[in-house]
Amino acid sequence: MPFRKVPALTVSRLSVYHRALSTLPDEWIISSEEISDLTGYTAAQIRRDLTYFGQFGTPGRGYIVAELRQRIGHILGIDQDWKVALVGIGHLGSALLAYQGFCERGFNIVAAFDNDITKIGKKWEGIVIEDISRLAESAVEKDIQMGILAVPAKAAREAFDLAVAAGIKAILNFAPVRLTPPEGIQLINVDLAAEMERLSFFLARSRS
Amino acid sequence: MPFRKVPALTVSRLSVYHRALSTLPDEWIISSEEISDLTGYTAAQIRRDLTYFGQFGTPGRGYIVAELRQRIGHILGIDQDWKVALVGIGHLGSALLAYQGFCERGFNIVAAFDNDITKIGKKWEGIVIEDISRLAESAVEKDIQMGILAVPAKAAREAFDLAVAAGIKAILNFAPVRLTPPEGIQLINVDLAAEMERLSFFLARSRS
DNA sequence: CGCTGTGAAATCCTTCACAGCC
DNA sequence: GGCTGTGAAGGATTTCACAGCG
Repeated sequence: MPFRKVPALTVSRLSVYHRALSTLPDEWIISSEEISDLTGYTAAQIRRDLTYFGQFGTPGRGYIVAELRQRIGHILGIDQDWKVALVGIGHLGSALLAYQGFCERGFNIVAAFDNDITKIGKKWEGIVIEDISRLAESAVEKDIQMGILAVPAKAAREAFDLAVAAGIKAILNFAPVRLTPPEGIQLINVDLAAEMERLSFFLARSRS
Repeated sequence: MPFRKVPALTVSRLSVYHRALSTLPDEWIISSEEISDLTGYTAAQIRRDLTYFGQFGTPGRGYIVAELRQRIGHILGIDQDWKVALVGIGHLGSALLAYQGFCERGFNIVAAFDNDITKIGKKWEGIVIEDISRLAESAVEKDIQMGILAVPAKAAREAFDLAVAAGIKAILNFAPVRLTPPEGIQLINVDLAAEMERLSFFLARSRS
């Protein structure tokens, strides 16, 4: 139930602001100009992004680091921990399991699923891999709120449907397929091949 | 030297169109409406995206699949193979090394670098890991055009500078740090924690 | 005086709607 | 008749510029 319409990119930038603020002492006071230097976004952009969520600073002074950081954290929902299910324990999946960056920011992978019988029951990074058919059951049991799909393209649709059926409402998908989320489900796609293709587009262009 | 200004998102969508076309027989003729069904983008959007690059179809008929696919592939620069250096062979790096999706789309990781002495000289996925100090030398030797940075945040700036010094002009960065590319260098950031935070933003909002 | 917060302008991107060709 | 390619309209996002407060 969003109170105000927030541009999609604003949210990504909030993450960047938050990380920049994490490097600074709590009691410092910082201006939008200084955040600009730290993040590369313009000062006007930063101030505008913040207006979607209320008032944050003191005119003539700036923003108190601790307060701004805390409030952005609250907006992003990272002042709490989230429980995440990882589906697909191939190369990418196991890398994500081991990736400390998620844990640091409050995303705890508490369950892992695969359909490969040779993997099920094995322990990776302290987590026992379960059969994907147990997703719904396990998700409820463990109170899981988010899912990461790191399965092959062919399996993505089915994994997605299982996750939705399991009551998971926020899903990060690495498979290069189009999934159509039902109402109320947040789906974010990370398409690595497409990112590489943006690079090759650039190279191909600058050559001609 | 872009001939026309192309919106950033248009390029990502071209990747999607190309992949959709890859599933269809060469000789089929397809309308923008049908591509829309396949990709989820509107027909008008698809036609508009194509106008940035010239004429592609036949009014009253549609697009010849093979021709459209080939021409989009050429625009994206994926009608040729690219040689890629991977920097940072941690969890994510080794997953990317093993990831077949890149190879399939013409991105060949031909060299891998790390600064961990225990990894250097070892072979992963058929590639011998080299000392990062050899990046410039090796990049020239192997005619490498792209780089992927999968290093920790602290090491990202240095790895980036080394890659640029090695003449690499297109870089995909997974480290959550701001890098400022010099003129003529294409930098794309993939920020996984920020993507997760977009999800938690959504969950936190829909709760209140 | 310095800096935030924000109307208003400018820019960028998407959608509409249809002329023109097959 | 059907569908592309594209001006023009519409919408969204970013930037400008400054009122107003500390």
